[in-house]
Amino acid sequence: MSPSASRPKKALRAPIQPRNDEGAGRAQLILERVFDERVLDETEGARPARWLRELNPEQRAAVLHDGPPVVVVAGAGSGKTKTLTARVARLIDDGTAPERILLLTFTRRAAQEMLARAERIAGPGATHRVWGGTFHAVANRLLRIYGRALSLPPNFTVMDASDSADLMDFVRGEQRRGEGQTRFPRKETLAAIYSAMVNRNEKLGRVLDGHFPWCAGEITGIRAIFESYTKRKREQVVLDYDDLLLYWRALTETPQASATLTGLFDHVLVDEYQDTNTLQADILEGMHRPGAGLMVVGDDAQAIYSFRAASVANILNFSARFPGASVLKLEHNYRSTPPILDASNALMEQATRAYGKELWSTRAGDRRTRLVTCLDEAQQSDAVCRRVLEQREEGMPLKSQAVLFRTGHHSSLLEVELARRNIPFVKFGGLKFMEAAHVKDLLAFLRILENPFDEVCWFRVLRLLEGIGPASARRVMEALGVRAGGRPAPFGTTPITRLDQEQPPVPAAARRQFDDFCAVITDCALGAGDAPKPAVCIERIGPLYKEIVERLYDSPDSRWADIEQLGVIAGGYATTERFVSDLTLDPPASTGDLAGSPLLDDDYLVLSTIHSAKGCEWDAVYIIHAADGMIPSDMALGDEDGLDEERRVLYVAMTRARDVLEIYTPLRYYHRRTGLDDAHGYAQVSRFLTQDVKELCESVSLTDEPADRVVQMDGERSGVDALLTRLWAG
DNA sequence: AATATCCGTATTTTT
DNA sequence: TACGGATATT
Repeated sequence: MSPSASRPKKALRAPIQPRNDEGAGRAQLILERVFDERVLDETEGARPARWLRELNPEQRAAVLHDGPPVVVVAGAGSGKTKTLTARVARLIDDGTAPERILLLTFTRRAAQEMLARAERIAGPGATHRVWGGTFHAVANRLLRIYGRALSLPPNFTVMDASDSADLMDFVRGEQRRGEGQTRFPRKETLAAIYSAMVNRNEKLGRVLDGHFPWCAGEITGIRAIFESYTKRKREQVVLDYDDLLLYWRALTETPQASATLTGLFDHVLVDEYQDTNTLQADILEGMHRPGAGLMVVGDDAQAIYSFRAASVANILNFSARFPGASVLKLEHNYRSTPPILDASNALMEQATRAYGKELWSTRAGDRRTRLVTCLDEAQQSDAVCRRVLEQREEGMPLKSQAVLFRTGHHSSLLEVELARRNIPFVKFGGLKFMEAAHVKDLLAFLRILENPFDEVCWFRVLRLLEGIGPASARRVMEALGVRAGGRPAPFGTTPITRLDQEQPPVPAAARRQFDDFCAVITDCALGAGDAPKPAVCIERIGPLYKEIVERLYDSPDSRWADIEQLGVIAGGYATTERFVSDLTLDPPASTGDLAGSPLLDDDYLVLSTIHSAKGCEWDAVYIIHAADGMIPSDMALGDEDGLDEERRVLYVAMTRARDVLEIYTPLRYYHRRTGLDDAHGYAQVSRFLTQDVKELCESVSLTDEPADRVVQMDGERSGVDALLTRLWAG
């Protein structure tokens, strides 16, 4: 904020720097000497820790800050993570008990990485007892301990977004909505409306008008479904993602629990604060005890989760919510070269920023961002592959290169091309492993064991059995008393014990497999001691489920391989409860997570959605599909806010790059790839790449290079081949 | 009542 | 694409 004398803004942004880093290196030395003196001055006799010396004055201020709540506005690549980890280490070093520190992050992975780094500073085992994780994961943990204050039993189960959509659907079927003439919102839409309503803390009518206007006419039916949905959840002792936060907030508002909660932590730290919503801000306020430490870190220019009701207002209005809060800024970018940063800054010039800040770099490097226009997607894939290999030849491992894109499927043709050229890669984001039908099936089996009153799981599992459809499934559930709710059934029986006693009615055709099913379930539930291990359960369910997979799904082999993989993962868990809740709160993030480690030993290229790339950095970054309609997504063209967010998405992508940044735009898109025709449309270069931005970049066009014609044909053919392969490989 | 088949359609981003 | 939903068949 205050312009410091040592800030070498203009001087070091000179376009041409010696490649050997000499100039920047010397400046760094001088700066470090300044820090050294300050460490010695301010800590008065205390040993100047080595890690403190590596921080710049602003970072140090954040690390050493004591007193009122503070918001750290940290630009991209400004050492945000470094600062947070150093602060955790410093707090522990100063005598704060680790278990009295709460570190809230955006993903569980981020928490683990940060704590591992803090441990390297603070010493082995020091960070082990720190509370770290996402809001949702921490809520899960707290509610299992203190939930009783809200009469929430500790053995509740958590359901993910698609589970709640399934429950919506179950209720909708029961109420016979959608059978009339007017079309009624589908289950995903219902779940989305519900979630938006909760996270924005807005009335149903307002949410419908504002975000789902085409559903506004069905408000009565929607309300009825929500009512029943909520009731069902309560009866079954199931919490959805939103409930985790709602209950946590409620807990902070409960007189007897409130004091306990605010007394739990001496220091709360929150990462990626720009992507939290008002509900989460409420929670933070509810957890805050006057005098205790609170630090939130974020960058309003990187807010890209408003679709999840995240609100930039949280970070912008931090001082309003926590009066007396101070604001610190980190504006020195250590990541990117000046040309990359200049282009990124130019992009953000288009938006009005509330926390005015200008990032500056002291890195060496004069390579301009390349803006590449391609004929079509095939040429784009081909060009990216070649550049990746070229960089590798120059000594940049695949691992430090990444291809980024707006949506999960934007990489599909590239994946084909990479496979064809034997370039190994790992893809983050857009992976829907947990969404796959067979994975959900197996989890439903396990969750019945965990919570025998879970209607959605029973409904799902029963219908898998041969000869049982919706009608029979509902009848069986009736007979077992699944609907009895969370109330203890007479004589401690559950639907599972009754499975053995009641002989529920099923059609003759279903008899055999239903009996198998009963045997397996009772075996898992009763025959394996108190807490059946998840791996054991999966093994027992195996034969029955294999039969089901082979009957019901295509490509049963690859699906079965997934199930076996799940069995391996389950081997690491002692209880089914832990396994299931871990999987719903922290699903595997990449294809690599699933395949286990063998792939990770190798060098591999990273493919990632821009959202999943948040917080990461690479030497070389290739952004593909930078065409209007992709970035910005044409879903977001409606309003100004949506457009602003899309711009920030591109900004996040650009600022991931250290040395090399290339942005690709295919100009021609084929609509129907299955047909023999070549119906196509023409795209425009993304509207965000304005003249101002272009002037700071090097523009390249591959559209009329005759030499590339051959290569492009090659690329196109490979796309066709992939298509054919898919046809006969099933 | 369950299952097979066909057709149309919509499709971000994630805890 | 792949999935959901509607219709036809067993």
